[in-house]
Amino acid sequence: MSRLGLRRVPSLSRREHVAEILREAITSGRLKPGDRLVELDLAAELGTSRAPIREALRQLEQEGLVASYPYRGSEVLGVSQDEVEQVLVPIRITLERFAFDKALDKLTDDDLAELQRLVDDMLVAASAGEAERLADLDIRFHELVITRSEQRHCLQMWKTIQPRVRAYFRRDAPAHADTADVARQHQELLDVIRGGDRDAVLDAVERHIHIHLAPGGAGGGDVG
Amino acid sequence: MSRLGLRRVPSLSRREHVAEILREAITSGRLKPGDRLVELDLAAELGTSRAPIREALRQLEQEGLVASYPYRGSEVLGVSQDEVEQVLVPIRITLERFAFDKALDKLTDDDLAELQRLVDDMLVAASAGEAERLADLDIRFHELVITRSEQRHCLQMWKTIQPRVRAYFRRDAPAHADTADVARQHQELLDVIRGGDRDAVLDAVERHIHIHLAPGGAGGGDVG
DNA sequence: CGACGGCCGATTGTCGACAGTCGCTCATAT
DNA sequence: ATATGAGCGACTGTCGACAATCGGCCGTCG
Repeated sequence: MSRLGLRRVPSLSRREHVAEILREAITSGRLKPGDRLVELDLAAELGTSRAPIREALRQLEQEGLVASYPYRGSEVLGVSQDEVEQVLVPIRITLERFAFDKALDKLTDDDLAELQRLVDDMLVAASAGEAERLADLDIRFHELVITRSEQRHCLQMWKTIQPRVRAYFRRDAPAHADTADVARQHQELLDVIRGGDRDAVLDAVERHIHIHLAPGGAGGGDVG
Repeated sequence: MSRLGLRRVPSLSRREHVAEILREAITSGRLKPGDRLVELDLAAELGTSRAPIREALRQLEQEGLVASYPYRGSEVLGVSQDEVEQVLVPIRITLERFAFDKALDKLTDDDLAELQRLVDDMLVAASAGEAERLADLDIRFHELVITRSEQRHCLQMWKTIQPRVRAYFRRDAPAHADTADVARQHQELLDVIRGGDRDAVLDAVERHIHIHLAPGGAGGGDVG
């Protein structure tokens, strides 16, 4: 199917750069739900023309971070607790169960080593209290596995779900979970993956993602 | 949250128009997985500049119908049976269960009448053998309910899932289900909704969507 | 004969300018 | 007072031109 797409990405286009900046601003809460996004202002602020801004906005729209209305502009969207708990997280579980299953045979030793490195870094970040960095590592852990699954649609959907979930926990779920625990949970998940027991992995994935919502755990604070 | 967005959409922008054309071409199979999409060609063909084309492509990319690679263009994507059965359909069930639940209290008599009209039209389309029209009505039925649920994220995600599922059944699942059956199933679903028993509705929704995958039913041919 | 490296055509990425639409304000009329 | 509707900013939507990058072609060299 792919005459294209067999190569590594060369460097990030400006559109992607803009999208990243805006995504960060939104998930961090610097831009709040209801805030208006004016293309000309953003273009001036980021030193580009409106074209890349517009395309980035289209992308964020599909990621559910932004809504836009013809001739009337764009605004930042919020996410309700109901949607996170009853829709986004369950969907994430469906996605990741499938992706981890497919990835199991494909993970190389290099991949496993990389995953271990990410977990190690999580420990460092956790003890340094660097919540942002911890969340980034968390995302990279999951994204690496999903990428290896080679299921394009899974990866694509994960990328549209994940920012919303992250935005919710960063903005709206104040109390962060025990940061050291995040690292530990990923270590456990990685160990199960190494074990190679398929069903055990799928169960672990499900529990791993579900943990955020544990009522006892009081709204864990990371994203994966 | 919305200073914007309280109004009706005025008319379809050219970008949306382009997106529709391409979506139709892809889901119908006229454009096949692997086909290259050249912006300049599309612009010429549709009589616009490249700007709306590019934005439409970004949108289709997020809908999983197209993949694009920096400086190297876009191509039509395919969907595997595994992804449809294990990812897209289960996600659809999650989405619609939630949306139907939220919509139950909000559906007005007008809405119910409109739904009934859609089902009636399905019967007509079915007996006339108009599969395309039947699928359109099917989509509109579900989209109306999801819209009424007023869960933006549900609607947004549904819109990104649905084209892939439709593309799969149109292109890859040859044998269509009994068309009259599609209409009948929607009538049953609507009747359960009228009944107002919440749990019954959720069950009905799940079964309704799942029906496509029944091994006995041999890959039913509609999209919802 | 195969590897390397610089051109070249094709196509995407970006820009600045112009056209179109929306919501608001404010005069005007009832 | 309240409605009406023309005018006006402030934006978004679209366009055509230009810049940057990619992949392949082809000559050169080991």
